[in-house]
Amino acid sequence: MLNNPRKSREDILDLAVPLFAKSGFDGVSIRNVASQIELTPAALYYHFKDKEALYFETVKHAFETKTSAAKDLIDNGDEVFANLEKFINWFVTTLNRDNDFQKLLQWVLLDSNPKRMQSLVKDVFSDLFLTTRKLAESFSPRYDPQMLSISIIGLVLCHFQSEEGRKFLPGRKAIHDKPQVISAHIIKLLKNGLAPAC
Amino acid sequence: MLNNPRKSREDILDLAVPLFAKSGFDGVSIRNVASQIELTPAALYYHFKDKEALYFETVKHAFETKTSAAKDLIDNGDEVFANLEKFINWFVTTLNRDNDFQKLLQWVLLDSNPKRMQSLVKDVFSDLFLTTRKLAESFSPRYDPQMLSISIIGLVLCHFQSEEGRKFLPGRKAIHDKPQVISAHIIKLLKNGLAPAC
DNA sequence: GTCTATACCATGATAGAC
DNA sequence: GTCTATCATGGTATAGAC
Repeated sequence: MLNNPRKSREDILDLAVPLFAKSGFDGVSIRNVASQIELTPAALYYHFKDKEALYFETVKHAFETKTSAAKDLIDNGDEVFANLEKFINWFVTTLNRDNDFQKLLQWVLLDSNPKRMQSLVKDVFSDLFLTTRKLAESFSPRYDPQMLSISIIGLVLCHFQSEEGRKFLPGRKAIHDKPQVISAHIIKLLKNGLAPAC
Repeated sequence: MLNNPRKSREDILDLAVPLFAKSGFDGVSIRNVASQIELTPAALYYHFKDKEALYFETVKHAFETKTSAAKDLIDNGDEVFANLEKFINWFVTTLNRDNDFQKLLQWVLLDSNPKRMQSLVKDVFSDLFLTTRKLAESFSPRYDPQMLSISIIGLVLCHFQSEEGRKFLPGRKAIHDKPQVISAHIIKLLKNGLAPAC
């Protein structure tokens, strides 16, 4: 292993993101990360206290740039369905562009360590949730804002969460992976539901 | 470790299910499983070729009893919304009763090993998907059946997937975890959407 | 800030006795 | 069918030289 040009914390995190996104906390070793970065494990421990800290910072880093953009999206002056469409389009586009972001979100929600999940949810997921909740409140009291937030996030997320698995199911078509198609499907379903127009 | 009464394959799988459900393939060791079953690792290897085989059989076992019940649920003679309600109620009830089932489904979809994911999706998930697809076809051509299936499954799943994480978010209420409430919310949303009734 | 070297423990898996 | 014993490998983490 050679004496590499010094890596910044950010360089390390950038390279750790896809690893943890693919295999989660337990599926990635310090040695894996170190070799990806072209550093030794010992050098990694100079930058991060332990594996938990590295993982936490990695997830936080991957979320940081994303969810801040969503905040400014919902405009209280706008019509409610305009806000809904803006949000769905933004969320679908974001998940489509950055597969790691979507994967890490799943790992957070599946985390087998409750303490780790708690800090990640609070630190990393609550921004996105609160933005969705603000949107969902437009449909109160007809819908419970909390439940509607979960439904909206889940409805978007599932199309990406299932992307790899769907490849092995019958009836697959390429258009099901296209962000514009996914976006349109979700907006139509959320707006009108399944009942025939009256 | 004592000479225990002989365990059958099924006894082992029953006890392995909650372990893999909590921590996934990488988060569970052969020793973890062995000690839970009160056997030695060597005894486990008598029953299963390797860890992959144990995991595969465990997930398959957890799904077996569940998804077969769904098949008989959708009655072509029935009105479409009656079938939809029956399905949602069944799925919500099933996920609520058996948390392991829901967790394992998530692990399958997040699996970092494509070959393992493929066999699990084909062998274990396709039944549930095809049942949902049959239901979704009632709403064709207004909705693409493939995409609608994913949306329906995702809409139900997300309320359970987020159950632990939601505890750490503001606005939490106990009713959001109740199966009847979740069921009613989803059915209402799927039927009517967010647009005001006309 | 990165290296070499290493401590120490957990892992998947097997051989062979009973 | 289960045990004890063992192996090779890989895991997290640290000490100390440069």
